[in-house]
Amino acid sequence: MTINFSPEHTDPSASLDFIRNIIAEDLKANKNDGRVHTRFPPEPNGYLHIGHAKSICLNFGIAAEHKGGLCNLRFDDTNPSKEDIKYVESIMKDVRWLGFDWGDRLFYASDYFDRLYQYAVQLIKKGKAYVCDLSPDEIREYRGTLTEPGRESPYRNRSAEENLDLFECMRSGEFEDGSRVLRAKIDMASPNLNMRDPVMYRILRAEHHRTGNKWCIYPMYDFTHCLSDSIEGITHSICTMEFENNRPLYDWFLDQLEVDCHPRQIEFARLNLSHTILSKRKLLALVEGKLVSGWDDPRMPTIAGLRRRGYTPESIRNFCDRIGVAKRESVVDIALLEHYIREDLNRRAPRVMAVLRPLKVIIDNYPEEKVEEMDAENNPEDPGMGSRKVLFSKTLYIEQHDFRENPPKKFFRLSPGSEIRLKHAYYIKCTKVIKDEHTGEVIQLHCTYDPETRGGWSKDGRIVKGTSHWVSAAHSVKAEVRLYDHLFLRANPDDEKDRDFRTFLNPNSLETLTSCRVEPCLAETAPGSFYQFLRQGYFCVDSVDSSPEKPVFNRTVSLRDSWAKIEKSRGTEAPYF
RNA sequence: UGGGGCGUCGACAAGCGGUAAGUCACAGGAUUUUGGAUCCUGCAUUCGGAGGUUCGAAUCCUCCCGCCCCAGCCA
Repeated sequence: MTINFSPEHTDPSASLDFIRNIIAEDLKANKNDGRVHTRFPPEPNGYLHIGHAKSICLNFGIAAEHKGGLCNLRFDDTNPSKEDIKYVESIMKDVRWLGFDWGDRLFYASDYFDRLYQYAVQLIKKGKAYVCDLSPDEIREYRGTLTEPGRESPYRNRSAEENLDLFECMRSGEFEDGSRVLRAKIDMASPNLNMRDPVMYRILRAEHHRTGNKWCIYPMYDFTHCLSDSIEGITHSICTMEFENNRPLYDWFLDQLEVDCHPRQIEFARLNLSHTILSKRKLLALVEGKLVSGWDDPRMPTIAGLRRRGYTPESIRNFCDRIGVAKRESVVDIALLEHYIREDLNRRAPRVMAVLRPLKVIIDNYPEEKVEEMDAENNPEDPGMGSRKVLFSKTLYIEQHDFRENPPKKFFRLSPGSEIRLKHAYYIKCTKVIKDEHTGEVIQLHCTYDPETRGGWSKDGRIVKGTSHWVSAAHSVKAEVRLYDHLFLRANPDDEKDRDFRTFLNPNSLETLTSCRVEPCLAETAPGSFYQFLRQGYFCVDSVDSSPEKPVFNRTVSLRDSWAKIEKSRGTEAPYF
């Protein structure tokens, strides 16, 4: 296990969440021989997202916090019509990437199909299950409603012998898909609809990604899950709130079958994140509607998307630890996620200069052919990361936003006549502004530099308030930069019932900049490596589209920007050309 | 309208009868060769509402209000 324990889970004085509290009590009461064994049970029918990360961190985290604690990875693969091997592969990759290890405990519910069948037979023999010939529509009718009890199926009182025979025929393929089901015989009048003779097995001729065509009947979730947990010796079966109504059924199967291991199911509230959606169905709609480039589009809240966006496993784990675990429905502010990636990258990302929207600057009093090597520290937060050389010359690029012809109050950057520091280089003063005669756009600046300020210090103690990043025109390379922003404009895109969530998509969630100039060393970096582009944000090399010939960077998250905040509150932001 | 669950700062979230932790966000200030980072400071007389019990209630009781989940041969 490579995870770092967060302080709140290792500090005994810190408060535990209600699940860890329950487990601590169980341990104190000597339940389960002192064992703690959890599991993460995804269905391989889609990609994992940050909501799953919460569950993964919870389950694997709890196991890691206890001596001898274990967490299994188990695929809940009981519905071959929706599942696929490609999802099991992506899920394993994502769990591993998040930093968790299931050791040799990789399981599949399909591993238990034979045993499950035997359990079903046992139930039939006990008179607790029966084969029902009702059609799906009839079953629904017989189930009753929220306020009215259901009616018993006419097939409910078949003999055990007949049921055994019929069930065997179901298995051997003698009946059509959907023509019969095996049902638990519980209580058609139960106020909990899950207890109104739930279906245990359905006939479904679909090739299973692991068992092939061995089966034409497949067990349902409720029957499978509790028994899979029991077979694996799970002590605490942690799931989300919508399964709370299923708990009596979970317990019923285990009680009826008198199994040795009866795990305790505990439900917690699933994660909701502001400015995005965490529903497999809706995420799929974005992918299929080509509203994003795929499951790993850097705007997607999927693990694959976050990874491509530049999020680190550490930041996601810290986030999951911080949001807590409770039963109340909530929406976590995405700013909290952004806080954790900034915190992690601030510590670890090498600083580098990149000009996203270049504005040419000529230093008039700098010799034509001269090139100087300037020392630049790689990370002021970590001197151990060393320094590098950055080349300075007569023709440079600075950021368009670092110049303002008519500077507003408190604008510390370059403007006609003002002086700023070029990071790691010299002080420069703007002497002349060249504009496009038709558009009025500022296209070039003429400046002078002070040779006495090499490295960015002046001996006379004169203070410049602004420091800009820059790049030498001749000693920089072109790059594409993708600026990502929130996927949705609304904090909660589904809170308006009559408006489709897609109407709140942020039209500016992706802005592609193609004429950026970056330090030459950035052309040669490995996919996924991350940097802080000085004064702008954290960026990573795109793992799909970047190449040394055409480097592509994704903005993971911007730096906090108090000047932008001031401008925004004043409404005086400058336009980009 | 049956059953189950949940309501504590803008967002999360502790609190478990002794007088509202923490984090993010936000707002000030210090500092700064990133308007970054860092560091200080401020930010719920009040816990969905109303009653009640108690010397004392977010915590216990009663009633009310609001939100979520359940009528798949999905999980």
